[in-house]
Amino acid sequence: MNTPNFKPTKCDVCPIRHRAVCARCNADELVELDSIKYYRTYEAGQTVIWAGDKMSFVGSVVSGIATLTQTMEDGRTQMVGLLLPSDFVGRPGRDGAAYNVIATTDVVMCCFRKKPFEELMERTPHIAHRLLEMTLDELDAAREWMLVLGRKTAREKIASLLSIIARRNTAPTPGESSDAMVFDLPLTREAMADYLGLTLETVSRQMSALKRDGVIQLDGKRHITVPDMGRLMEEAGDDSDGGFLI
Amino acid sequence: MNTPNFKPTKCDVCPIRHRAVCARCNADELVELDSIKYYRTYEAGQTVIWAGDKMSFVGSVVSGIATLTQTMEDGRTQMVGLLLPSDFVGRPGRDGAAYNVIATTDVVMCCFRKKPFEELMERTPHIAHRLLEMTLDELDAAREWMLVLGRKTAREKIASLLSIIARRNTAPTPGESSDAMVFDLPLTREAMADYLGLTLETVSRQMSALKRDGVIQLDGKRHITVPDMGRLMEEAGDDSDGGFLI
DNA sequence: AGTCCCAATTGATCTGGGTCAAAGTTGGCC
DNA sequence: GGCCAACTTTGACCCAGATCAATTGGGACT
Repeated sequence: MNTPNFKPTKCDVCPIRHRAVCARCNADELVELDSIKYYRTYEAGQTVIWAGDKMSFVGSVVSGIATLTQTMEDGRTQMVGLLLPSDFVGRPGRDGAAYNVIATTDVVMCCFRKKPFEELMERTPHIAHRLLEMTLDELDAAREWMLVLGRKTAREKIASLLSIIARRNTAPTPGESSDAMVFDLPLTREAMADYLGLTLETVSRQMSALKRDGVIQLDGKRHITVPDMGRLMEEAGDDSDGGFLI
Repeated sequence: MNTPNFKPTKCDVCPIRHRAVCARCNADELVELDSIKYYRTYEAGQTVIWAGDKMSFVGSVVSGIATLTQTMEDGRTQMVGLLLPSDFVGRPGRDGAAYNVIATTDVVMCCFRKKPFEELMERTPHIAHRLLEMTLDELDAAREWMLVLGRKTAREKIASLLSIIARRNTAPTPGESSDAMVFDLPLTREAMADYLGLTLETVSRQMSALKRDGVIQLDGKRHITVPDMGRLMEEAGDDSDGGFLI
């Protein structure tokens, strides 16, 4: 509920990561966008949006990590999406937010006021195309995740999550997929459990098991080395190199 | 692999159900579409598309029911979507199919050759808008389903599935949501199990339990009466009236 | 009416992951 | 440096749902 922090200049991070609109923007459009665009920062743990609240903007993550979660009234919660830099948030054409959006780390969002964004979308077909493309990717990811939630064992679930995060953490480097990989887990054990439909105890046990079996190395709680990505993906039960997934 | 069955006339079902493109079509566009549109029939049990195969069309279901499934190489399968009349199939801008599409009942599809459809989409912004809207609905449904798969008990899962099917089977009638409702299950116990991440035995047991407890009445294996939809939705653990969901 | 076949039910038993409980770690802050 | 709170690990036990195994039922054929 802070006052939005306006930046009347061209987005400095867009050329690399902020694909939502900007990757296909040209300078003219950015000038036009400036009056409806703003940045906003959220602290780790802060709720960006509550499910059901009116959303006055759409936007995308510039830096940091946020999660989409659903909660039942008895407290059971399920994470339904992970928002990494460049991911889009919000839904043109619908007022209420469908999920809780929670900042896991400090997050910078690039926001567009909803009304003018929708008008811009009407005038600019390629924005709708780009959004469609991104939404289809998210749909694929969600459906891939349904297989994880519905049919995989706890160990496979953990391995699946780790390989997704590892894959999103580095450039794809096609062909060369079974090299060592090092990254920091951006999630607590509880958040992992909420993503995987497990309890945090089970997550912890399976992480220990994967460590014991040499599939991963743990340095502290969060810093992870995967000596062999191929092995990890086998553990995940992935048949192919699994193109999409969050 | 039959030869597509051309119908150079205006789609006779579109005004009611075939929303994918036609709901917002006017006569002019339909005339244009005729050269790229065709109908095709699939028998119950037939595979419409295998995951990974090249898809030469997009389209939508006119009548009948099909399922989207993913399979692991050891045979575990998870249904990731249910295609009811008016639902869209395929992905403009991507060649390979991501999932198996299987006809559960006899299915009539209204197909558009992919290339010309994509070109048409370029020229006709409202098609992209409509597709975006539909894809966002599907994404919401998939995410709602992630909560079902990840956090609900077997009984709640069954109740969730029944209430979705019941809801899609009749006009919404807003306000009046706890009336008796009668419908035919379009799925076998096994298909239900694949949707819910359960075994077919558990599905059967929970169906029996819901029947014993008076939540549903069974007439034969498939014909179902729900005396009180409110009760069913309570059993499903849905807090609200649950706007979306497939 | 009989029989064949497949869907569905029901029972008995087993087990992966949940639950409850108690230590152990780690990083932030004074 | 030491303390505190939050996060994590580990152990013991239990139960919902899986697995294995018979039956049962019902519709489509002769």
